Amino acid sequence: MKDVRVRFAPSPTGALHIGGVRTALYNYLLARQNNGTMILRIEDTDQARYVPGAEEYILESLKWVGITIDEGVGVGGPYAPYRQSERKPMYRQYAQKLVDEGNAYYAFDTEEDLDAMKQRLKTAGVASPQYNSITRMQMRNSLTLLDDEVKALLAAGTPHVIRLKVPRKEEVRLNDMIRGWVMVHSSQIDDKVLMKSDGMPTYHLANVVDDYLMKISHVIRGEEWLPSAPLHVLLYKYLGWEADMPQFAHLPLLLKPTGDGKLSKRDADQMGFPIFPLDWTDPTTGETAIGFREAGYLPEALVNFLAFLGWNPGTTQEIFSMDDLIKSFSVERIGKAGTKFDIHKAQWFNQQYLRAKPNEVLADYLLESLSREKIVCSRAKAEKIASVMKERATFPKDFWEQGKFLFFAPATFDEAIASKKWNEDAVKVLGAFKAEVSKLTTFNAEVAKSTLDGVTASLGIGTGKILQALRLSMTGSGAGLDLMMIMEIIGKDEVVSRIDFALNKLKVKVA
RNA sequence: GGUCUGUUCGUCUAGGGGUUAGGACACCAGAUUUUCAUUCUGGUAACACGGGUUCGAUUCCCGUACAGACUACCA
Repeated sequence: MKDVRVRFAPSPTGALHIGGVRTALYNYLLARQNNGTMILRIEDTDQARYVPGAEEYILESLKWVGITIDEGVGVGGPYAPYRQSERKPMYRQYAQKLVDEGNAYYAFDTEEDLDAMKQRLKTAGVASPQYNSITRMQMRNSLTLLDDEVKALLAAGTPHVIRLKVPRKEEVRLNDMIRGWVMVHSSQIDDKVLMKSDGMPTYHLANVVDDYLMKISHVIRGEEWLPSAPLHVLLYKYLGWEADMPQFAHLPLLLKPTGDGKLSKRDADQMGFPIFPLDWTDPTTGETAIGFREAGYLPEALVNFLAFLGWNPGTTQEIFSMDDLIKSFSVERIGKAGTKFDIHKAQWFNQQYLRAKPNEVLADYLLESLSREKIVCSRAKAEKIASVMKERATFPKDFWEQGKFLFFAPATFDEAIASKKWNEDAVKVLGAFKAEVSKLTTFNAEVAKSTLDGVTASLGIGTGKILQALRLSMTGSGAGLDLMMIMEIIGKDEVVSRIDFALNKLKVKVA
């Protein structure tokens, strides 16, 4: 088997879509598994769509998820440059070769000419007008013009493109690793532009030329490329590179979570989940989008989640580190059908990975939030909080957001809980409990429990009946972590003062 | 419209000519926790439809429906 060399080849036209991250991941896994080479090539042949900062964004995104590049933009390599705009001079000769050998031709048609042609065909009843083996004979190109005319036009620097001369009748077939044999009749392919009038190649030419020159062994890309894959096969053939043609694998698309269609930024905005790996601000529109990183997703979790969108190991194992994925991945086990994007599953993975972190790391998350809020907290205390909260957290920010009451006494109380659980028994118990607690010299969860039990026993009231009321006085709501642990963490004095406050604030409602 | 691709629980999927069609997420219920959550146990829930081939089809073939992608001098 020849050396595995794969490439991820995004266009710097904006933030990297999450589907692109998955494509990069699959390429990366195949490369690592086979001791191959992962290449990053930037396909920036469309100057009009170039967005400043997009390339840096792509680089940073890949770095964040843990995809390392062996060769390409940012790292260099034997086939540099890896930015297509910088490779511009290399493409012309291949287009020229195609022209010289009769497989491509110059076309001088203006935009108006093309519009007129399409219009004419439409009125003649042709559903989808194409520049193809039939219509090209009515257009202004080197097939219809006299040689001298063509020479003169070229010499005069007349704007022109180079088009592929697609054969009239030919079955073009390719063996896709995921879909098997795909056959398309050449009459369905139009004479695609290979070189644009600005001297830049189109995707089709640049892609094939670069893949050949960079000795790419496998092309793993999105399914949206499947319809043009036969065209690429044709190019390999005419360029004489058939023997070196890479293996193709067209990945199923990532779909909207509900309904149908390709996953888009709109869906993400509407449903409140990220679709880009990192925060992104569009430099021209100023539009912003939240990233998985900033939303609190761990890169390991995102990678695991993404890997399972379209691929599975065939076992019941679900938690896979990058190394596990490298060992288990196989293109053969990639599915064919489009995949709906379910953020719940991503959250579940995140939770799994978060829980597996050592308490010190979890404490760091909390400490980080606290320092942003300018709250002082000892490392020991933070670790204690982290250890008791880890089972309920999905994101690093949860330690702070769900644990705020450990640092701030409640100012208001949940109405629903108050009306249900705040009764005379509760008031009686809390009053007595408060008095007992203030007398204590040592205070922790265990002492709190025994003290409370003592109070309820002497009053003849079931402890369970008043627990929610006590919780309400501590947190302001009916939720939170273990109540005794809450009291231990906030300490004796705070317990007393919170009960005091609740007693005062909620007293009226009892009567 | 045309071309290409696809279709197993709500979602991600396993499976494959004879299975009680398996797992995970989500959801629901019970147990535990005299509190919240966790955890545990259980439950609801799927082979798009119609023809063939076959003793037998969810699995193979053909149609239909539905969905998606593509149909630019964008990638």
